[in-house]
Amino acid sequence: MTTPAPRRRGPGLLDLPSIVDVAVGIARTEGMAALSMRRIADELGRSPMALYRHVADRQALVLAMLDAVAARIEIPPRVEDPRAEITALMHAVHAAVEGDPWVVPALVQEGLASPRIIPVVDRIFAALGRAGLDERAALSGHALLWEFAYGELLTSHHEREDSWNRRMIRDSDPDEFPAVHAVIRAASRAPGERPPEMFTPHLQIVLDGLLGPERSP
Amino acid sequence: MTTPAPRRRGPGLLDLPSIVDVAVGIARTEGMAALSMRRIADELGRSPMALYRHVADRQALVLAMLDAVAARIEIPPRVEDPRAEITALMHAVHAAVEGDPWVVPALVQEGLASPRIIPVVDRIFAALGRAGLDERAALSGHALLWEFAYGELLTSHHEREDSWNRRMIRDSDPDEFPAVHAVIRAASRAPGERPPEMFTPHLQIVLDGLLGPERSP
DNA sequence: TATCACAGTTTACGGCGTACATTTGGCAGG
DNA sequence: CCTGCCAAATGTACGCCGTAAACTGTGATA
Repeated sequence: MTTPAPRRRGPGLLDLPSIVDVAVGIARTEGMAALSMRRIADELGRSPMALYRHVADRQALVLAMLDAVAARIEIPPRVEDPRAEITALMHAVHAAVEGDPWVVPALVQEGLASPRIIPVVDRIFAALGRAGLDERAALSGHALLWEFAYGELLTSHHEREDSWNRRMIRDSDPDEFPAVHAVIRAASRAPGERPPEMFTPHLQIVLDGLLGPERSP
Repeated sequence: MTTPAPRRRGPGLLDLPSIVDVAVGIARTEGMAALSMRRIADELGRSPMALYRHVADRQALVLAMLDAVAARIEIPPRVEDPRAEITALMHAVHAAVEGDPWVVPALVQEGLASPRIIPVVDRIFAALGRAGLDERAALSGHALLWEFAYGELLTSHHEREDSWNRRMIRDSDPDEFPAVHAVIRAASRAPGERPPEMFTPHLQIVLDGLLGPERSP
């Protein structure tokens, strides 16, 4: 009654992690739309149906991909100050997800299901409590933090190339919409210039609203 | 050289608005995954290829659907106070989208492209300026507002039924994650009870962070 | 040596978006 | 009234997709 030893057809045995690895690679470089069971199987040198030994169906695979991303979260050391604590936690989540824009469509389809984020949630709740929020306010504030994280991810995903702003300035009449043109012109970037990082300052603004503005020392 | 009169095969002439109408109906009741060219054609009593007379391809159709939603935004009368102005505008957007959860996956796939929101954007920029933000801060704040709106839409979309929280409380160890359990238990709702509306209070929190906390009168 | 369990393959089905070629039917010009 | 035109709509077909079902080969065990 030993565990059955490997039997191979292709170069090595198939297993879930390697399938997820390949899937994440495809999604990262070519987007979620290019991800198909057949494509993954090709990449692994197997027949498409081979994947189904290790994964129930496509949805389960996507959940496993999201779980793999969640596993990358490096949980930061605990600090007492609520604002610093939440900032560190949110940055850890953000860092795990950054560079994988496919997470957005995947999350939309499947929802956030990985239990791996429970430790993060627990510490956010605790920090909100320390900051003086009661349970209902903590739940609400916690939801707001995730709403912000989702939204930032989604818009930064879209902002990639053909920015929004550019189309807007082209399409609209400066006389009719002067504020748009004033702002866009003032903030326009040289071509090729990186868009400014928004996550950090925006998180601070949300925390200002949630915890009260930061005291200046 | 008069305009050619209608010629019909089915009950009436096909045009873009009626196609979009049917598509939105399907997406609303059965979700974006159930939306297919063939399905729409069925509903209209036409052959699938008939749609391509009026719409370039599926992506163009989705963009037209999003544009139809944007057209529903009822732009509110202008008010001087920036906070009230932004609140009214964001609520108008929110109201237009509420009840159409398919907008989330559609937006994720296609991005926000409709020029119909330009008037809203213009007035948000103007209000942020009135509140004392310079152009760069206005652009950033504006982005934050949309991030929040997207995120709220996305999470409320998911929150529909099998809430997150329930799974979380089941899956996690109360001793290991006490804050989670304390918060969830304190905020648990009776079965069937509506989840509380989050948009309004969360928007106010974001505005607190963005404009400074509301003064008490 | 015979049997079994299991990894992987083959084949097939129904549904998708849509390219391409064809038919239809109402109107304008004769 | 007839005729020819042409936009609207159709029919057919192709290459994708996810995956159900049946089959095959192989190493371990009895």
